[in-house]
Amino acid sequence: MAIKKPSLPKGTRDFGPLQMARRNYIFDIIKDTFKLFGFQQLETPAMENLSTLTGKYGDEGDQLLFKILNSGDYLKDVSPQDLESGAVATLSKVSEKGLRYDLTVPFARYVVMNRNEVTYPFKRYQIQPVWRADRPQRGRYREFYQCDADVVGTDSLVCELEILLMIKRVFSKLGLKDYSIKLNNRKVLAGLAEVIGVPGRESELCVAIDKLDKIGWGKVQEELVSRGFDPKDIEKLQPIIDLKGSNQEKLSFLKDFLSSSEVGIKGIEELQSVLDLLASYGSDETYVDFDVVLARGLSYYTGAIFEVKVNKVSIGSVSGGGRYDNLTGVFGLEGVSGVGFSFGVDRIYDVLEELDLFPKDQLEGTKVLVTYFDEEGVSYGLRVLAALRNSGVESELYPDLAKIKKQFTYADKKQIPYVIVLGSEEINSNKVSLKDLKTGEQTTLSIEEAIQAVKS
RNA sequence: GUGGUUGUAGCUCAGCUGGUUAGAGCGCUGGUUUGUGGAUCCAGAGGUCGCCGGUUCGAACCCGGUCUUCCACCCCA
Repeated sequence: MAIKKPSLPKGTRDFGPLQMARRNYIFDIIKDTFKLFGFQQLETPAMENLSTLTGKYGDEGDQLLFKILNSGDYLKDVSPQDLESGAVATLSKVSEKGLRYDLTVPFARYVVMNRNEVTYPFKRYQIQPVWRADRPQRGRYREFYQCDADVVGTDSLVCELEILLMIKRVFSKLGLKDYSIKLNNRKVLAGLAEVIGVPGRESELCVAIDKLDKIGWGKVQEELVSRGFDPKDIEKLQPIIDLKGSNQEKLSFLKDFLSSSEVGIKGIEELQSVLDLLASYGSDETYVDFDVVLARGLSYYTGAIFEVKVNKVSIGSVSGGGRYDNLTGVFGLEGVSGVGFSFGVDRIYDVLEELDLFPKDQLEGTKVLVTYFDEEGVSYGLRVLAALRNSGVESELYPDLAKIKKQFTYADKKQIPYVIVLGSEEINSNKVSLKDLKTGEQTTLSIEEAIQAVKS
């Protein structure tokens, strides 16, 4: 019997104790922020009915969905003709469930199913893993966590404001100082398409323009031409590509540039309102960057769109989101507007690691290790252990009777700061020897004194 | 999904144009010290060279397939 070495599925990872400590550090800051802003937690199942998921993310998205094979004889409904007509035709007969691809669609499904129970505006946050059958790369995994906060049931731009504020708070708590929150509005992009004479084709326009900082204006023009855009129309975009300056300067330029487009002007007004709200709140436009060429692929966005990039690191965007006027429409509930965004914890982790921004003392666990020499020490040690724990000191007793050196090595490896040593001297005098492993100082104290010393 | 790349000890990596028993550093275990860790010194354990097949007298090295890693495209957190 050959024993196979165990391995993980492509694009998935284990998280060891150190990694978990660091991940929880990030999770806690995000969770804290969501709660501070009045969001309530929601969890949904890892798997959804395939019919809930398909068709929401475009053709590309459908390909990236993980499908779950039906239980039992999953071939029982499949005919030879099905197999001949290919994978797509067979799929619905062998699989009716899939792993969630993001948190927004399950949220929309939840809202629709509970439309009469939820109070609007409904502010919820959700922190759960999602799965995508993508090719893994740096900062791109097949299983990763998203931390979503969305509001549905209101058109108020205060929601957009709050998203900016939450991003600022989280990044400031994480110690990130060099980043930018790119902000744009789908209506502005629609306006651009109108103004250059290709109304309704902003989606195509976006996909190409979005690559501007990556491949440059020249290549973007080539791509637009190959997508069937007229070079004369493309040329009209030149002033947009060259656009520089403060948010206000860019806005006032576009107000003029888009003056013939009703929807474009609406977009500019919305952006202006959000920035005004930011000022009213007492915050400012630091880190906020109105970026006319920010497009983002997701087709359901209709208003504001956000994306956060940390500068000078090799990771893509760490957060993104936007407003979608009719997300629940596909599930039969019309007229519910929503806006939301998501933090990518796994990418934030990679960024913090690359910038060495994790706090140094993360592996905080046990504070005191109780060590001893013989059986007599075990029973005395358990008494000491109970006293420590009753006083709220994280502590443990070395479970095996072992050489004191081995017990010390254990403490050292686990970065336990204090060791209590119990030998016949300590037991007879009803005391403990407390050693500070950092300084090497050791003193003999009563149990109570030792607890006080450790706590201070 | 398309193209490329990587895989040798727990970790980071050597290994000359295919040639006998595959090496180093770190880590690990034990000892120096049978009441004291992190330093030094000494000793030791540990490898189906990702997996399967092929070429060859002979393969870690060449060829094919497969899995994995990372990268570009696509897309995205």
